[in-house]
Amino acid sequence: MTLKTKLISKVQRDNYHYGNLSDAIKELAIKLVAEHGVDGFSIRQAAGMLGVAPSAVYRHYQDKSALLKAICEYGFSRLGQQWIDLIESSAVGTDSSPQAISLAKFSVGADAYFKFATENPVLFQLMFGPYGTGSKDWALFQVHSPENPFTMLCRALDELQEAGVISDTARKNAEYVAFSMVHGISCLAVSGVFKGLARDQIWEHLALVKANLINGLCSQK
Amino acid sequence: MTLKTKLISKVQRDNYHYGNLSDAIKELAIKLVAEHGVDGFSIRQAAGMLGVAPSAVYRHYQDKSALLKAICEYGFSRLGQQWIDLIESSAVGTDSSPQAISLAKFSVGADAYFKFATENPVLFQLMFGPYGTGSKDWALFQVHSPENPFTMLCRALDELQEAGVISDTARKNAEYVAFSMVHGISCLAVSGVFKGLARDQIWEHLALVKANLINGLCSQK
DNA sequence: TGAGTATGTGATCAATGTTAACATATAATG
DNA sequence: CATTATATGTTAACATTGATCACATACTCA
Repeated sequence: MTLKTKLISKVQRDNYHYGNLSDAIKELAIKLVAEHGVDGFSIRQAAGMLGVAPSAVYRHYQDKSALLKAICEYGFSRLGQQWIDLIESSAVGTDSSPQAISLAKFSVGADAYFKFATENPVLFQLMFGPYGTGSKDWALFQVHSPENPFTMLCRALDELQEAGVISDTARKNAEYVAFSMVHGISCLAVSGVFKGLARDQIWEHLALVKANLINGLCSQK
Repeated sequence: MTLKTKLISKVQRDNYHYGNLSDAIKELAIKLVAEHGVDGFSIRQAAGMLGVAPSAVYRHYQDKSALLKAICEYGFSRLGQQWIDLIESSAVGTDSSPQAISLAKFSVGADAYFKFATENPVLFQLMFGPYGTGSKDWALFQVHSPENPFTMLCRALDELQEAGVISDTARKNAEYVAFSMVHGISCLAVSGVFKGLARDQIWEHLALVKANLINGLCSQK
């Protein structure tokens, strides 16, 4: 058994050093967590799949929670990137009024958030769980880093205000209102509450949520 | 060691049969999960605290996930109860207009939801996680049971419509909009995103969220 | 070249979920 | 009442896991 393990590891990898085990284990963990859930993920199994001793992982991550936290950070970074990408890729062009542009940007941003959540349900839940924002020393939402989706939402709201779509009073603290809406429907979609609804129907709900949010903000003088 | 375990169990409990281990283990689990998180909960530890062999638990719950699921069901039941209780206890009286009453009921219902979430953060997250609504055979949100908070929200919206506060078109599919809002800010509060904010500030955010929601619904003709 | 450091291995420990064979109390039945 | 069946609890065991330690190997840099 011990011999067998040794042989397997020798077969899978001829170098004593892996190369970049830190990234490799993280990427594999991201995949495995997404596939089998957080509870179904084990360091030993992941290490085995890479042909590496379980203890090797601990050279790069202090413990399992540190690895999960790294996955959360990756998630936030990718969410932010996709927010930017979707706005750039979708033709939120300059051939419209500033009002329309700011509205479209806001709308597409919300879509990006929702899309990320539904496409990565386990990761999304992990990000806002005990190992993500619930972690004791989590500072991503206090520090306004550019990758922070919350910061992006605030900017989108600023543009709405600058374009005159929403009033100054509506702008005040609107970030929590808007964030609650977008985050709320994303959480519901991810949690399984919408089980049984077709994908199109869920996206229609998102459209309604966005419309009501804008409606509420705009009707504030 | 074996003998010691035997002695301890004899000391803690003189009856061979526990009484109602099914409920006892569930109630203890609810407490332990709330205190130490889902990941910090172990069947063995809980059984030990009751002076019972770990395997005894498996006479009442097929496995750990079944126990966690039972906790979720308890959570939903209690949330529904608190929704009702808070509306009854708060003086949403008959000495006002039907419009004011329906609005107050809706508002207090949302408060109850938010209050439950912030007072039971771990439980709340568990309820909407893989062992709750994410579980394969979860039917609480499909069957419209009276204990279902989603059903209650729908009734509150119906009353708003009947009182003429919101239009018929606004009523249509408003449940997802409203639910997203209330659930969204509850999730954010529970996730740790609002870390650093005082309790009063968070409740002010909830007030803003409610106001904007009502505002958006009312401004729909 | 050689020392120091980073990285990987092997062995091992305690804790956990789970099962199976066995023991005991309660309920049902004659 | 005696006996049997069923529900419930115990003991022992197994595999898996997270984590740690001493040790081995490769890379870095003076």
